[in-house]
Amino acid sequence: MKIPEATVLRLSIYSRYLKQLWEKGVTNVSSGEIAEGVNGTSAQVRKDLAYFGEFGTRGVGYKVRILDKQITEILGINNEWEVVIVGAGNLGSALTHYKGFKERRFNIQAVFDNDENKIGSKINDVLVYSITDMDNFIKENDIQIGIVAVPATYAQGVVDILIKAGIKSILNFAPTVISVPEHVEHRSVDLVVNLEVLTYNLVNKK
Amino acid sequence: MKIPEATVLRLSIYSRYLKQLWEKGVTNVSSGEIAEGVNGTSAQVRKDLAYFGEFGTRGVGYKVRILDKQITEILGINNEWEVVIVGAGNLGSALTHYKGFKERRFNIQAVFDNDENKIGSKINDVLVYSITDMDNFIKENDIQIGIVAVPATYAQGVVDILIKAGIKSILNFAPTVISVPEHVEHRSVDLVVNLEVLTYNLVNKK
DNA sequence: GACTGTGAAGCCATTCACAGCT
DNA sequence: AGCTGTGAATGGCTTCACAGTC
Repeated sequence: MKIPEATVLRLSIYSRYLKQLWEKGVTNVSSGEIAEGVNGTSAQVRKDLAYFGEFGTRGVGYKVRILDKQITEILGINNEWEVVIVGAGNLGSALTHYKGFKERRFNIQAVFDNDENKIGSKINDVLVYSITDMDNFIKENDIQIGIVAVPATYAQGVVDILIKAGIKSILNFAPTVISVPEHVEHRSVDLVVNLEVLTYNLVNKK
Repeated sequence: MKIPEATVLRLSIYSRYLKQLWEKGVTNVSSGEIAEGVNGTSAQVRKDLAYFGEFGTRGVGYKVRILDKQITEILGINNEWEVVIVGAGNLGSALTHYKGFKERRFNIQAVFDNDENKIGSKINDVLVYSITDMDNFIKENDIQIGIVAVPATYAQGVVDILIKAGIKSILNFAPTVISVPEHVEHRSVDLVVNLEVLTYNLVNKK
């Protein structure tokens, strides 16, 4: 069955919220309570979950721990993922430090850059390699995800190397549209575009 | 008329692409060419633009410069916007260095943090202030946009201060759902959620 | 009584296909 | 002939409302 992308996105948010609840000692939860926690609606929570099975009990609700485990499995984050970051500039460095990745079991295995002064140094205990080593590293360490944090002009070149090396997914932070073949998954996080949607809404005070 | 959010998002991307074309010396462009440049379809480009007026010439196409000017105006980025960043950690620091903001005339006027060691220092020529000064600063300098780059646990607290100070829009990077009143615009950029959509698609090899 | 699961309805966005202009 | 602008058709997502279960 075709699952809306928006549903997948929300599942990730539900999962994080459920973890929070569990840490607070909450063991049972209703779709309405989840909805409240994530600024959604109870019908949507139920519909999102219903795509994948029946995880709750009618009249009762959901068990926090079990539901989170189910979602975690759906999202494919019950096991670990090996990640590399391309670009050791400010953004690449910040992403390498970002604690949220390790918490969700995304392991940053290497950073790549073309700046001689950075190669060989460490960022948050992760070694910085030359871009020329990237192809080899990805193949030898079975890296599945590449995060692109280089200037727009270099982005497509970097992406091409990642793809040739057999990467499966790309998360692009460069402010440009990148081209990837069918079989490679990719998403772009565009900081300026996000700001410009805000200004649009301000100017056209919706 | 109600404009799809996806349309606004794409307008920002068209604008960047048009600027690129102009710098390459291209003066005229068709909807098909724009579509190719941004991985879209020509019908969608035309429909997106048609929401706002008739900017092209039938049988001919669009004038690059003029079209970009129109889009720029629609997005409200023909004038400058004053921005503050909350959080002087790795992410806040990277955002303060980010060149893409200034290029699009978003001016970062201040960074706020609660770490005594950071207050008074400069990040990329921008002064770091105490969070306790934030309310005042926003009011006195007529700041319209606040970027939140603090840990999840502090995010809502920071957001509340921003709102009380009269901020109009918030771009949130904290990995948590934030609550804001109706009249304040906000968007969240969630790094982990983006990665988890990738893993979902890998595991469920769509 | 409370809450889930779900078909149906409603709403929104994208794509189609063609009339209209140059 | 080439390309825009746009109503109509399609497809996809969200909301509604209620039957089913505890």
